[in-house]
Amino acid sequence: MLIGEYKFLIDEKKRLAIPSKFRKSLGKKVVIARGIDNCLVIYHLNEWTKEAKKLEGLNKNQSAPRSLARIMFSGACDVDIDKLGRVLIPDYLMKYAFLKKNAAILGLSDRIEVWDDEKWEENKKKTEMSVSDIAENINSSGTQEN
Amino acid sequence: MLIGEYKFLIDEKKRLAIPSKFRKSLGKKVVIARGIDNCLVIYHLNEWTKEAKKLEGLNKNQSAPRSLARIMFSGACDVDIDKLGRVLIPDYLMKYAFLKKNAAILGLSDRIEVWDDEKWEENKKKTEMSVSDIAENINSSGTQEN
DNA sequence: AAGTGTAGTGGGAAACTGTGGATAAATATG
DNA sequence: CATATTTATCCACAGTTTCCCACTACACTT
Repeated sequence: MLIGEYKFLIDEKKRLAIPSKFRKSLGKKVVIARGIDNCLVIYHLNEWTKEAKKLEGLNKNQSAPRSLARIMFSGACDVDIDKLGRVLIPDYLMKYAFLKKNAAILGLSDRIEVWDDEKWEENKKKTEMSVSDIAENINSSGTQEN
Repeated sequence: MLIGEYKFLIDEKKRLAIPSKFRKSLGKKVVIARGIDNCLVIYHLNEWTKEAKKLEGLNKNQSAPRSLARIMFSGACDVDIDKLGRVLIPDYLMKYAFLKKNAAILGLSDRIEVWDDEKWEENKKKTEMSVSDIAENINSSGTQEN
């Protein structure tokens, strides 16, 4: 079960430890990809395959879906988890997510997100303040009403 | 049945005892999550699974539902209950619920809430004084009218 | 009243995990 | 082809977490 918040450091070699609780669920190989809101997403190989299917199903004749597929596939990258449970984060993804030294790692049930700590704390604070408002504005079908 | 109010201490290692009356109903593994009004919620694994299903059903393309899922999943954490019936509370949840040493534990039928004792007493005092007023503003279908 | 059991609290020792660095392999450069 | 630079693999330390046991207090029994 991938849930929880962890604060880890990225070292000078751009290595980031995966929380030990997550390692069994993720296996030895994972895919790191761009996420929404300037974070990174780490998928189990199977989960990534699902995401990839969705992207492949988009209508390539329209500009927006085409761009989305392009940016997601080109931004993704499959990496091995080393013996100590760390992954190597490519430069272009470090930049995309504004990652420096302090990272926040979030378990989101079927995936993991990696944020620059500062950005996450900011985002979290905002969201925490309005959780009840948000919850009230989401109807039973799971879509936002205003 | 999870009902009643208990006052327990959280020790220096952030361990909190689950009232012995609740232990059989909760099983060996539980999930601790953010609750509304800055308290924590402890779920039986099955109850949590229900909650998680709801969150997974949200439309992740929209910003507000995405934030909600993020804050709920990252704020949760699955823990084992140790042999003496205690759970370990992660730092970020201690902070979220303003927990210090004295905690109030509430049984709410299908779940447990954990409050900082001071906050709970304050909240309780307010609510006790106006139970009848509050009740009058809730209609038969359980929703608030103003 | 003494004994027995259970429950809440505290602490010590062992195991684990995050982090930094050292060494070896691979790739690039002149 | 040799050297330099990057990339990957391995190891060591320290702090935390986890596991286990001791103590005290209260309730209930005999």
